[in-house]
Amino acid sequence: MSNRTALLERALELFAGRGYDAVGVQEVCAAAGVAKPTLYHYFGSKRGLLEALLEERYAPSVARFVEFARYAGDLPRTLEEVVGAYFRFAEEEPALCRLVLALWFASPESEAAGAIAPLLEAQRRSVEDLFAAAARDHGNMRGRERTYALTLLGMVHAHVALALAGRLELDAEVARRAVHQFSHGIYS
Amino acid sequence: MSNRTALLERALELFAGRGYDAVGVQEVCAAAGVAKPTLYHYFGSKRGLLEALLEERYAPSVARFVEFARYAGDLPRTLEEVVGAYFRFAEEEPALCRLVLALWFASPESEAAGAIAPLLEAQRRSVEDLFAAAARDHGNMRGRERTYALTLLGMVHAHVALALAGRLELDAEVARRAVHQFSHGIYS
DNA sequence: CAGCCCCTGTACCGATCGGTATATTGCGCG
DNA sequence: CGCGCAATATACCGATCGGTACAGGGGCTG
Repeated sequence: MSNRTALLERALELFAGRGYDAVGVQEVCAAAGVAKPTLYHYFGSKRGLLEALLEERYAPSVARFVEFARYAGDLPRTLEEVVGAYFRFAEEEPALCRLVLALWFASPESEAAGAIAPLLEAQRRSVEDLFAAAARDHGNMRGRERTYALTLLGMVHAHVALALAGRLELDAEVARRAVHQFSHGIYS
Repeated sequence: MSNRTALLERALELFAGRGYDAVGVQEVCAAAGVAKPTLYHYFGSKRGLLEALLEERYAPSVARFVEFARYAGDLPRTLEEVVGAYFRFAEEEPALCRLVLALWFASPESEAAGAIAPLLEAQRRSVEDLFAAAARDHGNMRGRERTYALTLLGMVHAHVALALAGRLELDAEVARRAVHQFSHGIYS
């Protein structure tokens, strides 16, 4: 494994574990077994390290989510797929998912939040667009696209957060139930 | 305003704005117009400052939420009240709300997350208990209390996050619509 | 072999980190 | 008045912060 890869790997673990601001570059370098100039050679700055990490590890997943969220006439199926994709992401890359979740709700003026903002915005927009497109087939939805997108994302985040804390397993059944509740409410 | 109060005030603004780890005690002291020993006299440590902040400013709100979430036979009304209470909290104390939200999703091993964990746990439990109690009246809900609680909290967080970003106003109508969607799904 | 250049370690920068020893202030109280 | 104590400032601690100057090292190309 190249030094560059090792740095990304350890940075992910450390940032996800204790938070971007609480981890120093020195610590990342030590964990990766290299000296600081190596880190600065590859990434230029601490922020550059985070940006490379997000760009190379998270951006592909975002692209997949956006693809899953494309409306093709079957809303229930699409919802299941979007939620399922996110849950699988959380199961397969828990560290990355934890980091993303923390950054999603990080204070907006923080350095880390600025680095991930474009990716999160793309993801949020894709879900909103999904409901906007679906509203053309389900007239009663019109004007509520934003509420729907917010609720769906919030629900997913809440589930993922509990799963990352080890208190919930994100299997297909949980995804199915979550989508069912989202789609039909709590009284049915 | 006492120096102690000034320290809490400025710490809240700074922690909410850029994150707990990214703000140094020096900066808090300077903003409050006092020297470091004053901070350490009142709070003992940086963490103590955060804990006092949460205990004195946030804990009362949590107690209110827990009270609002007590089930008294009318689930729709209770849901509206819980969501409304949280939305009002976000409108009235945006800085505190932003800080709490960031800590809610902060990496679990971080110092800040440990300080707020008990409060958040109480809040989450109160919502779960609400649905557990309601399930005694609405049999079909049984076994889904956790999904419901997660979805409701996630929805609220998502709304609040967007409102704190200035892209949504949390009026009573938004709360009503959110609860309606939560209760009856997206197709009705 | 010579030259070059990507890569990396040593050693260091000034600034800031969280935290503290010590002295002084000012106020309530006997 | 004088005692005592909470509150505060000055000045400092060692450690770490993000970042860098510089000197090879090592491999590829001429």
